[in-house]
Amino acid sequence: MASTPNKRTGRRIRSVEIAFTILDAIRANEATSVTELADELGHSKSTIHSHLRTLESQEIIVRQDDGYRLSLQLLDMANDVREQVANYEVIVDEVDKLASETGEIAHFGLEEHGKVAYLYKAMGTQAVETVSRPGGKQPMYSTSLGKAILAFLPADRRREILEHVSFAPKTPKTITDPERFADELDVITDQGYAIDDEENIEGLRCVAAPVKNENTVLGAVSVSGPVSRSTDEVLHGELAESVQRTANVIELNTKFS
Amino acid sequence: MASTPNKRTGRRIRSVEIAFTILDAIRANEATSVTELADELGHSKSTIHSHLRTLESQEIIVRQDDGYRLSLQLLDMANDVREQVANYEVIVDEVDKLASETGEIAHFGLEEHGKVAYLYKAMGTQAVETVSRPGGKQPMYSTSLGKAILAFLPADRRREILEHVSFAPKTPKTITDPERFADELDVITDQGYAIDDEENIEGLRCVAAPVKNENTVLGAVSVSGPVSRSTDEVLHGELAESVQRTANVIELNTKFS
DNA sequence: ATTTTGGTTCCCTTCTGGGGAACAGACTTA
DNA sequence: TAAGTCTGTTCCCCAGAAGGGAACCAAAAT
Repeated sequence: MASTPNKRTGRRIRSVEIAFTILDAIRANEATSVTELADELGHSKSTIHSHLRTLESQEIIVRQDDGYRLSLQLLDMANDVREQVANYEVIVDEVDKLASETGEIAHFGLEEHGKVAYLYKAMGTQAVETVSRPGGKQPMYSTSLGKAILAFLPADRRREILEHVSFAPKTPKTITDPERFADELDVITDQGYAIDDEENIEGLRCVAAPVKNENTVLGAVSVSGPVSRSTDEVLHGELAESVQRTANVIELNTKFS
Repeated sequence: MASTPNKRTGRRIRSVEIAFTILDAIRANEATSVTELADELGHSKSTIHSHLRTLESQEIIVRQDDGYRLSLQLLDMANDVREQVANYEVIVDEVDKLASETGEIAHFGLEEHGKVAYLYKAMGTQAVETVSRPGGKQPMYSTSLGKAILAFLPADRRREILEHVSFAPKTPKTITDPERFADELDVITDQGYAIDDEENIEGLRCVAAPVKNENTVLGAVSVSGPVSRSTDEVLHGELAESVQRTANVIELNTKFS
């Protein structure tokens, strides 16, 4: 368990960083040709050129018309990502069930680099539209998923994440005071689930429960609904119960790791 | 239309290549820790170390227990990949329809780096299991998708791909003679669809039709079924008709690019 | 025919980044 | 508890990698 030394130390490799900057620009469609990329990123055309050639030979990008786009190999890598997460199939099944039971949006998310990343999302029949998508990231302090994970993470890991976090308000209701946030986590640890009361997106309330594994946390499950339907009673009542039950099932089905 | 100069020329950036080698090893779970990677890839521990740090700071990989795994950011990139392909939603809808109409497996694939890459896959009710998955690659010469694409690609692009291909038999029925393959392409161009008669996987026959766009080909749609159900009559009859109809709908719905 | 635009190549120079070796923790074994 | 082993980390060195500038081309635009 060598999880402590996570500080941003050690040497970086410049050309690799440049390569990923280029990928990012292509991915966001900010620039797709040699000259555009050179202008956008402030590198010489020759530099961009050799990088593009390298990425192309690795089959990461592909020539299309007069520019480049990401190659489908990334879809393949995405498959591998899912396989590397313990028990992806079970998660899909259970989150689907949760969404159809509640009719709302259900998510599974896990902690990465101090943020919550969505692994899977299922829409219930009356689910509101959200912009979340698998792979997307949100702050931990303003989401039910993040808070549920934080509350049950081993103390040292939690401390480390909190040290690096800067509390920026996402809505007027976002908790930005570290003291108050610590209290909130205590409440969550006690009651076993976390609430997001329009702290991340206005008009949206969520409940989340952690999926634990031995002494750590694999991730969390949540349900999100519009304020109109999500009264305190519903949130703390049936929804809290549902997410906890789902989290439990996933826990039990997680054999190894 | 600067598609001709595609030869493997130009300078590569060594450290970027190393970075992707490392990613590949992590992705395949061949090695996940510094020492393992160093041994596996024949680099010094310090080299691997700084690469891992770089990839981690780019949030491409993530520490897990005593090793590394791919981060969920790759799922996010996969979303972007799909968005960069013209008309992904239409393709999904139509391929789904095709699969449920025929009951078999339906695919959409496109050409990348001289191979066919699957973009999307839908399973009909009686579909046989195949190992294909989105992002996966297959040779062009042994698949119906690949042949359909090749047959309708502009002559210069086709020539260029064929120059770099080496015909390796995937099954006893794979066409490996360039002459015969050229004839096959002519037939396909005439009849408007391509057949794979157990040329890629034994026991599996497929039909595919190209999705054209202006003077080039976006990709192709296919249906695959077991030999038992896929008689010549069925293949050349209703299935050929179905894939062509689907391809047509997708074509018509492709506004720009 | 001339200009412009974007991609490619070449060369030069710097400083990056790969490797070796030493170091430091964590865990094992005696 | 001490010696031994196995990681990951840091430090340093110097060969050569890689970024940049400029020239060079090809194609498109005027």
